[in-house]
Amino acid sequence: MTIAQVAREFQLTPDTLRYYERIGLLPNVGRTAGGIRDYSQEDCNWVGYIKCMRSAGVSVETLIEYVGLFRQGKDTIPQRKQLLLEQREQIMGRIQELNDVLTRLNWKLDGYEERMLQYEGNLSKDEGEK
Amino acid sequence: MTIAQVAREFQLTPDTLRYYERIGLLPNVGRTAGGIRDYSQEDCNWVGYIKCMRSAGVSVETLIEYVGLFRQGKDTIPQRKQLLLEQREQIMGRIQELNDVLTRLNWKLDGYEERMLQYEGNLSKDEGEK
DNA sequence: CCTTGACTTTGAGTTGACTCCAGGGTTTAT
DNA sequence: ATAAACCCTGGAGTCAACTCAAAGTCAAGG
Repeated sequence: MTIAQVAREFQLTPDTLRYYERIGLLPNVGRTAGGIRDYSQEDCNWVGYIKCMRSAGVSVETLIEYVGLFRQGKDTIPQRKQLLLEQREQIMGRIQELNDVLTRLNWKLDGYEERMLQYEGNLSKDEGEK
Repeated sequence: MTIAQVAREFQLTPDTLRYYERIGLLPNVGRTAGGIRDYSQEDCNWVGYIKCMRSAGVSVETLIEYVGLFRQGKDTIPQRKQLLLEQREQIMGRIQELNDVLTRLNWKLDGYEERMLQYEGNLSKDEGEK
């Protein structure tokens, strides 16, 4: 797979993919004889994983740490699991936070609902009944 | 209320409060005779609102738009409501997204659970039975 | 063979949201 | 009345995460 194909598939830009590779987040991407990137299925899986975690706000730095552990082999399984558990905690906290904001927003919207009815009421007084 | 008190109450820094004022997100903060900021109750309510929305990822730009509409009076009620509805959509979408990631993460963690049991099994073979 | 368009690298630039600093004014406690 | 602690402004610096540019290379169609 070329860089453009991968970018299209995962809704990223080629620049972002090169950036990920440069900072060590997506290492060892293969090349053709001419030096052009050729993404394997495994590379694509990593891209999908990165994309997913990034979308949840996991930092690039944390992801680099994770792939680093992964590349050190199975001895790092406990650490990796620990990292994932921490990420899960963070994401759950984030969801909680968003739900709180949502509650407040709904409450505020109720207020607008009332004010709009009032406004429409005035409208009908000014224009409707005539 | 002084800037330091407001900052402490809302877990922000004085610099951030001054920044918000500078960019027009928190306008018309009163001053003492000596030129020192003196936050009113209403100012504080705005700070709370801003803090809340920022915590949900609503951009500073969007918030500026909202306060701008607010300051134009009640004619902008429909627009403001519209803005809030859009924000709510975004936040709900974000929660959905996070839940999806959470599902995937749990699935991945199950895999680690298995691998760790296996690993511990090997441990007991290597060391435990001796 | 030549053009066209996608690819390469390195390095610099951008964006959003702060965060810090220098140089100075104000308030408060001793 | 003077030091300590806080406040002011304007502008520069920082950080994460991209994003773009310049100058050159590679592959496919005519």
